[in-house]
Amino acid sequence: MSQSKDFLRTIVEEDLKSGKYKEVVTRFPPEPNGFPHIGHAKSIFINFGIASDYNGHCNLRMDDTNPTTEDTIYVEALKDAVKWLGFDWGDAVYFTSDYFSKIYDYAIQLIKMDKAYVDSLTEDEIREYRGTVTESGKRSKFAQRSIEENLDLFERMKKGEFKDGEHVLRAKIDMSAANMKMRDPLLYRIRHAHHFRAGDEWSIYPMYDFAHCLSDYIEGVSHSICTLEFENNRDIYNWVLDTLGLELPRPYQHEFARLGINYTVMSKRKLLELVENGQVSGWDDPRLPTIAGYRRRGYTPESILNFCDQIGVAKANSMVDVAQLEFCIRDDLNTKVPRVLAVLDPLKVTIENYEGHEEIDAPYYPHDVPKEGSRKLPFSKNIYIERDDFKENPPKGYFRLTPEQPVRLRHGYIITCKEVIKDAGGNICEIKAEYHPDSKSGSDSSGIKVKSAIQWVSAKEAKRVEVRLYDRLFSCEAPEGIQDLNPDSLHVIKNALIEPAVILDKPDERFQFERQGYFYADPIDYTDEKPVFNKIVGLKDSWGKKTKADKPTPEPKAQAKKVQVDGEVVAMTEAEQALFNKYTARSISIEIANTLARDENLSSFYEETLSVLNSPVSLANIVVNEVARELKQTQASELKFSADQIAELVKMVDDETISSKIAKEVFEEMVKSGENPKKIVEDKGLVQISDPSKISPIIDEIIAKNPDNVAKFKAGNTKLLGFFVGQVLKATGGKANPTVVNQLVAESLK
RNA sequence: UGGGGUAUCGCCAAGCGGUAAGGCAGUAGCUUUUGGUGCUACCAUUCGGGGGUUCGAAUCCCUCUACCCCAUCCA
Repeated sequence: MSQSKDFLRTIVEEDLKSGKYKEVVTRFPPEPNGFPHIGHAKSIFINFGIASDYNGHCNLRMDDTNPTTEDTIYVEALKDAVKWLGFDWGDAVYFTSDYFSKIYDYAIQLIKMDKAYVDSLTEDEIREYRGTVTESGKRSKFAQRSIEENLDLFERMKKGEFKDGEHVLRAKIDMSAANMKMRDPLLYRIRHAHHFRAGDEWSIYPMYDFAHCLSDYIEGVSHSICTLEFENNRDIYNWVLDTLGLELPRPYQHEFARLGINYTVMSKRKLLELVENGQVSGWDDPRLPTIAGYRRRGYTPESILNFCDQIGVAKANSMVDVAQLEFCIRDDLNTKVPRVLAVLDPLKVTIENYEGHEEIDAPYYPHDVPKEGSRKLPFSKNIYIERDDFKENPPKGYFRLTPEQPVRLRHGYIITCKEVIKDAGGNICEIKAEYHPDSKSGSDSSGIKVKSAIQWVSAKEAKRVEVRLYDRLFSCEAPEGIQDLNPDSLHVIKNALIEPAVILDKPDERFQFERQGYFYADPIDYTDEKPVFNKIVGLKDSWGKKTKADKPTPEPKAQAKKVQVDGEVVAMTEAEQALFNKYTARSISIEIANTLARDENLSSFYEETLSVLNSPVSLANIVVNEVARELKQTQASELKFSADQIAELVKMVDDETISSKIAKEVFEEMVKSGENPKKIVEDKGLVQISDPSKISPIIDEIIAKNPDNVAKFKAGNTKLLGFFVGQVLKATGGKANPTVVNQLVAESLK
């Protein structure tokens, strides 16, 4: 788990501490209309993770309010995904459809409160009446229906007396709300459709905005965590729960940024499109970011979980680099998986001076993986190596086999190239080589130095396998659609060769094919007769990177710093201008005068303080910088502190009774308690310490405690002055006069 | 254009007035019979821009800019 906690956990902790909830209850509430992807994994990780961190629990709930898109195969996929990731949802999976009758009752209640009405506008009319982001909407004439009529109509909607679209139930909120979502949102629509679970019992179905908050409430959820696009829906969430006057505790919604990964798409719509158009083999295509896809590809749940942990949770929209995910799977598999030898693109090598046959004992794990196990590696005159591991004209820095450079066969002997055989087209088709009998791995006395050891297989014993190599599905970082598909995302090698132990002994399902990557025995297509391996991820390849980078090196790096154009500032009204002039005449800075003049609340508050204390500049500063913050959230009349008190506070700063730092602290206290500043200062003993003889000993102590930083400071890191000042202030509870401290510290450190 | 959000290294991301965490990526070196792993070092004088308040600002105030979400009888 990460060391610093995220904003959600911070909220949860505060709520627990304040006693808002006795227990944390979260939920993972997908709509069963598609296969879950790694974005769902993030949500699962957050919801189940928070629940377990705080000894609460997390419900798995299918949000099945739309019968036309949902299906039971998706609920199975969702359950599989959660289970595979290792989370436990307890006794039962919950379904919103189980709450349909309760939700219906709540709707009745709303109608009876005259907070909901049956609207009979057409779909187009509803849209039209809603208005736009800049124009307010207008309410339907049907909103005036009587409670009785609404009750009657709604019941008949339920009974199925009307056709789809004839009526809807809407909340009566505000058709001119700035938040579009609050313009009388729909609560229920008529849908004569078969529900995969509720069957044909209902002909009306609740909308997300009505069902979700109530389902959360019914289940006793404390923290309803969803993604950012629901921010606007939070107002409805609260409206429904508050209007119904539900008993506390009730849930609150919190939003985080959904996961984006480059070179892939994450929206259900786009994923579905790929599946339906046959661009991929199915929801579990190993190139897809679905859980089923990663699973089939060979990713482990641990790697996905670790990825979710590494990327964190925040509210900033972001696009995570796939490299982060790839790191997680490599990191996990590195310590778990046996290493074997496989040749994907075979080149025949005949070792002319070797006769007979032998079996080399080779460990499955490298020296740095503390696991036991080994297998026999058959060796003979005829072997295959990777075509890439021989170069007739090697580039600089090439470590593998060349006509001049010998190479070691991993776990075996060193060989030297004697002759290169080519076909009619000039392609290399065979290498004639010699081996060095005294160079066997583990008992090498040949004294030959090689630069690398390469994988190989014995021709006779090697098994033929199919290997599927996957590349990113899309060729650009932020793909829009199928036009961005990478045409080479799948490369199938039908005749790769692998050492026999992998097939015969089956030491694992996942392997590292040495020097190539991690591979997974395909869980569906693999048979003993026709083994199939999926490439999970390649090894980090600093050589491949280097050779690739060597070609297109020149890259225009220096890009000019973007100039930012400033927008136009709204002009002041005449009255504001007059005020502004008055303020600047009192030698208030332009900036402060400007904000003061433009804000009526601030200026009137300021005038009030000024009538008590004649200190125009200090007062203006504190009003604009501190009081403004409070005035933003609270009406002037409801502020706990008064203009008089602010004046009093400023007076103490002006005559140096307290420092401005302390003034802020006192102000915070005034905001909370409305206590008199003088009294706060007295009660807490906040009077400023300016006497050097009292401060110096503290400075000496701090300096003695931080020899490293003293050295750094003396070496020229002048920023550290602030560190020492901070420490001294901390030691005195903020009471030391910072100006004096600054001087004294600077002197002491000289 | 109204409302709601968000901006800290190439990519994530801590930080909540007193020394700019960490991970990924990258670079260099050491180790290595995987050009893997491991280890070491380097990698933000600066936090979207500009002002202001303060002894001191990524953090507080003002302002501008950019991006995301909202006008489905989807969720």
